Amino acid sequence: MSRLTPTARVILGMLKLGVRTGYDVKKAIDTSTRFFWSASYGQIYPELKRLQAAGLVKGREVPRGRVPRTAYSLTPAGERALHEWLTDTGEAIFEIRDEGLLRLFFGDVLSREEVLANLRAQRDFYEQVLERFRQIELLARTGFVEESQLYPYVALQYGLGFITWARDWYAETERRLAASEPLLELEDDHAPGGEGGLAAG
Amino acid sequence: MSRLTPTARVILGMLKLGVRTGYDVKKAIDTSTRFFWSASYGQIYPELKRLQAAGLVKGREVPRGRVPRTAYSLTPAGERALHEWLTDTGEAIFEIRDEGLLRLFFGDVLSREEVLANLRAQRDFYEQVLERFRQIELLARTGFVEESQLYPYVALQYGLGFITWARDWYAETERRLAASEPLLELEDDHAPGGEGGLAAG
DNA sequence: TATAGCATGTAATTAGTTACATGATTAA
DNA sequence: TTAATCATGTAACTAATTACATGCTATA
Repeated sequence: MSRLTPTARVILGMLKLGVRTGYDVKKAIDTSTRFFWSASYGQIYPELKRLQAAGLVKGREVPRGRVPRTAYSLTPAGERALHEWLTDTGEAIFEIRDEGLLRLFFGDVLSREEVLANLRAQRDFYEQVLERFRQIELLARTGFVEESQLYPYVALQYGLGFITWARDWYAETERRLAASEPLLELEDDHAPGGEGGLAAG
Repeated sequence: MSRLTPTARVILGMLKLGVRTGYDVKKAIDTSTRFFWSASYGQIYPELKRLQAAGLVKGREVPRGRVPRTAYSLTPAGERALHEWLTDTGEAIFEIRDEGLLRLFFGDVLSREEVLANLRAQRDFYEQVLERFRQIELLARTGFVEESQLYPYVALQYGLGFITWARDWYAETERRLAASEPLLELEDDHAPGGEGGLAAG
């Protein structure tokens, strides 16, 4: 049994959670996994067809008025494939593309003011993302979470925690550079705030 | 002037830091930006040729014995393009693909034991990455850092901080699930350790 | 009645990995 | 002398985005 493509993994999972149409899969992704697992229509629709051809999902025509529409659901084989993937603890994809961090990496090539501008831009970015996450959290608290839907909310907490950490790190780094304090403490831990810290067991 | 391709951005930066051959660009990436900006030979060599055709870099033949070898360096136009990119504070690429987090997201579909296994796998993963980062830090402290090469080390500190945060988050979440404590505290902050915390100004 | 949202899809393009192929040089 | 590293490259494939195209339905 060949491995699931990246996009197939979200799709099967979303179908399992009760999402039905390609359109709704896209919407569900955009309001939940988007920041760590995105997908576009150009992937989703063809992938649904491939999955159907492979026997992992089956589509049923459920037009709304005269608008054609296909509601997909998992076949027993699809359920198995999903469960197999979800319990496969070997080698998980973990990829990051962070242009702001790359710009910081090349900071030696820039003036102090230019680096400061980059740090500020990064902090602004995380500040805005944090705001969006808080909105989502409010919505989730009333909508998504209820009874059997706990883990999307747990993943959201991870996101909030990470974004908060990153924002604080940039704020602190910016502050130090602005105050001409050294950016590195060569033996301290790696916490941004300085007190308490994360590295402490 | 058309925008730089993603791979062109690291390449120009690395050339500016003194790296010369395609082979060395790859090596430099693998030992530094790899976790937030990677590239393969299949991208690097063709991209170097495109950059030369575009007049941003120039290659000089410097064979070692009878082994052909090309040493690249930035042209004035390349310097400008690099600086322009590094000081462009609008819209930076920020993408994450985190399969472990996606598995956690779909945790409602699994048994408690299966979720625990996933959490453990994640913690193990971050533990190992952390170990590697610490090795790199030791090397960097004696090698890379000196005088004009400060910021690669700053980026490394970011990496160490993030990995530490993530490891602690998974450890704490695992602990709670194992102890049947609630995974969510609906009004607390998002720190993993519970004490001090990151959200505190 | 107009606009926002529902719904599906494709073509062109861009980006990237993996596997393969080749062979010289240096250090153990 | 042999293994590791230096060094360059291409072909096939996989993955994904973006832009385009179409047209219905519900709601304000």
